[in-house]
Amino acid sequence: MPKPRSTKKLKSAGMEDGRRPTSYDVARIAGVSQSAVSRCFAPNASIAPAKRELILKVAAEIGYKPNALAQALISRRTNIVAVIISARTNFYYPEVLAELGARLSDKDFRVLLFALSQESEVDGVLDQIWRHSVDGVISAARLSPAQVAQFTEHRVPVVLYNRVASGAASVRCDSVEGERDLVGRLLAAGHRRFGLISGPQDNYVAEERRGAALMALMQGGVTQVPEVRGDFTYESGRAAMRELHASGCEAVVSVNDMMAIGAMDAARIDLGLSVPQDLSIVGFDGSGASRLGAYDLTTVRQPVRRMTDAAIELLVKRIEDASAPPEQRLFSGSLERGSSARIAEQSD
Amino acid sequence: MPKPRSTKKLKSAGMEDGRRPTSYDVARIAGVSQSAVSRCFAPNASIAPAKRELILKVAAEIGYKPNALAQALISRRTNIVAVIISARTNFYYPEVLAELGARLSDKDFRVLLFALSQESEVDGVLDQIWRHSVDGVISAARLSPAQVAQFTEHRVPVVLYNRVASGAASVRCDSVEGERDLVGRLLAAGHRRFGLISGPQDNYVAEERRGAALMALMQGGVTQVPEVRGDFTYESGRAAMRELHASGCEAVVSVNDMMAIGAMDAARIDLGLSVPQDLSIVGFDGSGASRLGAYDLTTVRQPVRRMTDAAIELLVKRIEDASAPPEQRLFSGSLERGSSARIAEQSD
DNA sequence: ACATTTATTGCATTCGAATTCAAATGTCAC
DNA sequence: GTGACATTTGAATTCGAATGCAATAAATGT
Repeated sequence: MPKPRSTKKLKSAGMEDGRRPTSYDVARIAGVSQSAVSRCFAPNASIAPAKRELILKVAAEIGYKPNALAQALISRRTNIVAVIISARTNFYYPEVLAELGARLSDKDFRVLLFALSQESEVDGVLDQIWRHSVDGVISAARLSPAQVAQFTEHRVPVVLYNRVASGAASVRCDSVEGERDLVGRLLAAGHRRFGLISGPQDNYVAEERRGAALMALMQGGVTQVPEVRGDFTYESGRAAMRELHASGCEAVVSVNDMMAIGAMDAARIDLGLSVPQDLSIVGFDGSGASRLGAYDLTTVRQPVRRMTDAAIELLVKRIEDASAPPEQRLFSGSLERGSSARIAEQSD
Repeated sequence: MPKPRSTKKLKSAGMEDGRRPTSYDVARIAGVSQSAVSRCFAPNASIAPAKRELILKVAAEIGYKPNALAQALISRRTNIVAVIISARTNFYYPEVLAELGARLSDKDFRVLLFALSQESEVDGVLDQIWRHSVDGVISAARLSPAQVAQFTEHRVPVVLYNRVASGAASVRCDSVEGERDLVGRLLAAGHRRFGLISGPQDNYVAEERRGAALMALMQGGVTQVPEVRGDFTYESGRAAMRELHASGCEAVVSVNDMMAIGAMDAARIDLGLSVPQDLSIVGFDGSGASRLGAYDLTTVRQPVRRMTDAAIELLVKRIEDASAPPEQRLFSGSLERGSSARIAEQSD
């Protein structure tokens, strides 16, 4: 049996009914107009200091806070940035999300998070993004040219994170340079029989790194490279290594850290090999797991902090000046010399 | 001289200025009233099927999407849930955030993310939450009684994740039971000289597990337990283990997985011990890293999926029926028998 | 045919803050 | 005291969709 709720009756009493106080409530109590109250919270508004004091006092007393929805509706500024991230990215890179969140909140932006489990969900996410009129978007998920075009149409600035698309701003870590360095040093250390653990074909980062690694190997004279595709997970890396072993390789390049770690476990536990004596393994990312003592992976670390800072800088610039051109920034990763591979000092 | 701005004129012409089309634009083109357009998108509204068709056709043609801000302002429903998570939690549990996000979006809620780097930021976050009139909140950060009270005042339902507070709904994993099981089995396997790696004193989860472990040890007759506090990180666990070693313990209980992993590396790499022959180490969480082959940690796995599902169920229930009482749910973790500890089949 | 119910429809108002405009007040110089 | 000017102020309008209400049209009953 539903007990009698009294919300209806209280409706007209104003504020007594537990509804949040509005600028009108403050105005009424302070004996001023609603405009005056509004001006107290605007940065460059013209208002007498004394009146301002009074209004702020009343506002504090009754606990008035401007309603973000109403502000956004009228001012066309939500102070919200949508962040699109694949669940997978977040899984390997919680750091990226944490940094983005922290920096955005420093700049007084809130984060509307869209964590995709599949890339196909992007269209639905974009729909929500338009409806919510966010001020900008940072996407660590792949966007098709048609999707990128929607951003221009809707006049919403977007910055891609570790992705590219013509006409869109982006921030990424240089895979080509990184893989060239890793492969170059492996070659310089004398490795000749390689194996490659690549990623999903529809993943931009995976394909870029794969291409870069193969290119570097070819330039070093290595043309036969057995390859197994994984899906970025530990398990897939471990399985891939078991498969690659048949080809008798002595140096394995994995397009990310997690699979490289899986490969190390396969080598040591499943195949009884010593790393790096029998087998050199290198990854890419410099994710937290690569630093664990049991792995101490040789890898290329992405400068996450600098990249997220740049992403936000580019985004904010374009939010504040819609005519600013979309800029692309490329960062170099740093080679971390772990103990999972025998590599040379230089890639000669 | 009043500059000839054409907004006024275009207002009626509509849409030529690159602004998103509104329900008025659709109404004008379809030759109906704005109310009719609105009713097309409401679930139980009364509208003639033929007219509905027409309106939807026009809407699709000009790409009309209801503005979420305007809808929220008038209907007092944002369909947004705020998620408060400490950067640390997300770092060890990206899974939690991914699951919450996925389930919430299934239920047509968007996620406004607040990732704290310090617990002291909570007040600022709450302020933002009130301003944005979110429909509900899931908090994996500690809330003081005063903060919990604010939720009641503002009539915003909240569900705590792995935290408790009187008067607030919560979902958590049973630390007491889990630690009792772990410690019981370590005791049953003959361990007598224990060490404890605990966490920050201001962390609820850490203190609960610490208390539970000490209690279980005491009940088993072990009263002298050297203890070192860490901060949940790998490095702190590794350092703690080095420190504990002086006390000559042969079984180490860590209040989370990451520190347990650090402890394993300290034991093997820094101290030259074999795990689990010389030393048993157990953790708590069942986080991704605990499953890595090189560690294969003995731990208690939290049923993340069931917990997140429950959190959302409780939250949605309270969003839909404000009078629903705050419910508390406690889940049992499952003991994962890894190879990092010598434990008995049962905790006799 | 007429009364009565039911389903559609549009008008006008509402949500809460920002902003334009013009009126009101105050300041200063001469 | 007067005019020129800057500063405050409030009334009215705006953002875009939802909804109570009354009017209308259509369907049903007798």
